Amino acid sequence: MMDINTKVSCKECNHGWENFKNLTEEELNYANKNRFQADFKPGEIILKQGTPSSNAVFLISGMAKIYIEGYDNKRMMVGIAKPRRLIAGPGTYVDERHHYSVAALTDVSACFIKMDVLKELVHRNSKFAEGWLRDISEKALGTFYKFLSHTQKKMHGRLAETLIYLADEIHNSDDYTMLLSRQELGELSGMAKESVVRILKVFSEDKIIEDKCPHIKILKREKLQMISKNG
Amino acid sequence: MMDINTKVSCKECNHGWENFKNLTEEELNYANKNRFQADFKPGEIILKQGTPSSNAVFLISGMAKIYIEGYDNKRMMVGIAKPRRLIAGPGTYVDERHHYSVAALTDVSACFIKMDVLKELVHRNSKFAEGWLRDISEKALGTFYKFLSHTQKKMHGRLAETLIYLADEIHNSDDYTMLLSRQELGELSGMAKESVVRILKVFSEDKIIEDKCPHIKILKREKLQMISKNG
DNA sequence: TTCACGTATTGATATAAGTCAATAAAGAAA
DNA sequence: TTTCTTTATTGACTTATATCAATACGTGAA
Repeated sequence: MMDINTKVSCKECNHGWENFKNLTEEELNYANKNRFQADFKPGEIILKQGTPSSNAVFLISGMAKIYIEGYDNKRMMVGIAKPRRLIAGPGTYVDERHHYSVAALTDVSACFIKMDVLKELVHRNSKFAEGWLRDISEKALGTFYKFLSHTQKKMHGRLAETLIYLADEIHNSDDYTMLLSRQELGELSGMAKESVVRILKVFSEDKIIEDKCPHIKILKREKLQMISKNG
Repeated sequence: MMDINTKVSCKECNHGWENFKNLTEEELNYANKNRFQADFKPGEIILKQGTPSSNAVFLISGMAKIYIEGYDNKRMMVGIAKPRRLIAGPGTYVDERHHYSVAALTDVSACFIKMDVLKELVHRNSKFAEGWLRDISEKALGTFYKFLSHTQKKMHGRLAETLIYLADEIHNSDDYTMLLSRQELGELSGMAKESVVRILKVFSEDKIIEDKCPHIKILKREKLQMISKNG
């Protein structure tokens, strides 16, 4: 499962965290020295909720799902991780535990950097600290609005929102191969898998999307956005 | 509404943000120089969603509700603000806008400190930056678990949770005067006001709480916790 | 190919929770 | 005090959504 092969250094890496740009060459080398790399197959768990958050994770390639294991064995998917984003979770500065799990959706190559090292860099470099503050803030804001949407929108609106999220944030296209099962789409949109199936059927019948099972194509984006907004 | 009376300095203040302890005397003076104070009556708005987040707010005394104005004029209450906590919101480092409103629940005395000043202090003092990271992280984690609870628990569980939250985090007692109307309790617990009334009645009938209208007394804490957990 | 297993789909049904409308109670103002 | 206004309560009803059960589909292993 884990394959320690340090091919590239952080300096040459194009998939790194934006905030690494705030580091000096020496600081970046320091991070790089404390980095190791591992590959995962679809379904494999990269981070497990409850374990010590001793490392930050960055995906070099592939996608992974971020989810909380909640009450009664129900899962809540928080979002989808992709390269160039820190995966650390808000536990880092609170109790040094992961508060969610991360599992590969595709083949994934990931870098692990010791959390102590990143925390040390926060001390040394205030630009880096500020960058991290910005990063956490963006994510917190995202969670906030997702919370609002789950609390106040009905199922149709939430699923429309999810389809748009996948198009805009994950695939950068209105025409994509669905990474997620109906079950997982439900976990991401806060509904039962059967509800996902039923609503997708309605969207298809109304020619708002085309759904050739693993392929999704958004046909009427405005209409989908309207459903997302008012639903 | 606003009364510019700078009575005490940050240095002598006992109600300040924990993170101010990380500042040197000189830095604290710098913050203090850029501070102003204002008083609010119950119902008055301290911060309005959508406005520029040019100032951080700290309550010196009193309580306020933090809420998002969502879709369809529905409100979602995020929590209750009390002294010793930063009220700034995750917008600070993203788009410099407030993403929620804050309104006084009681008489409130509040300090405003220019956000630019706090950001400047982040640059100067990495301990302070780290303290802020910790602060944001704690809040994000809180939001996370509230999100989970709203998504996965049923109404009884959510209301039980809210009653315990008010006892533990706000009043430090199982016997307290309810700050919130039924409507507001609903906004905080994610349900209609009528549902709040009905469930409170059930809790009363089951002798889990005593509800002499503005006064709430938790009689069977274990039972309430069980409902909160399994509900 | 056939089998086995997970996933998707569909329909029937149960349950949770919101909405509406009427009334009661509690405060605030005159 | 009386009146006015807001908030709380209650019951009847509607709607959203989950659950359960049966069946179909799809894919990899043998």
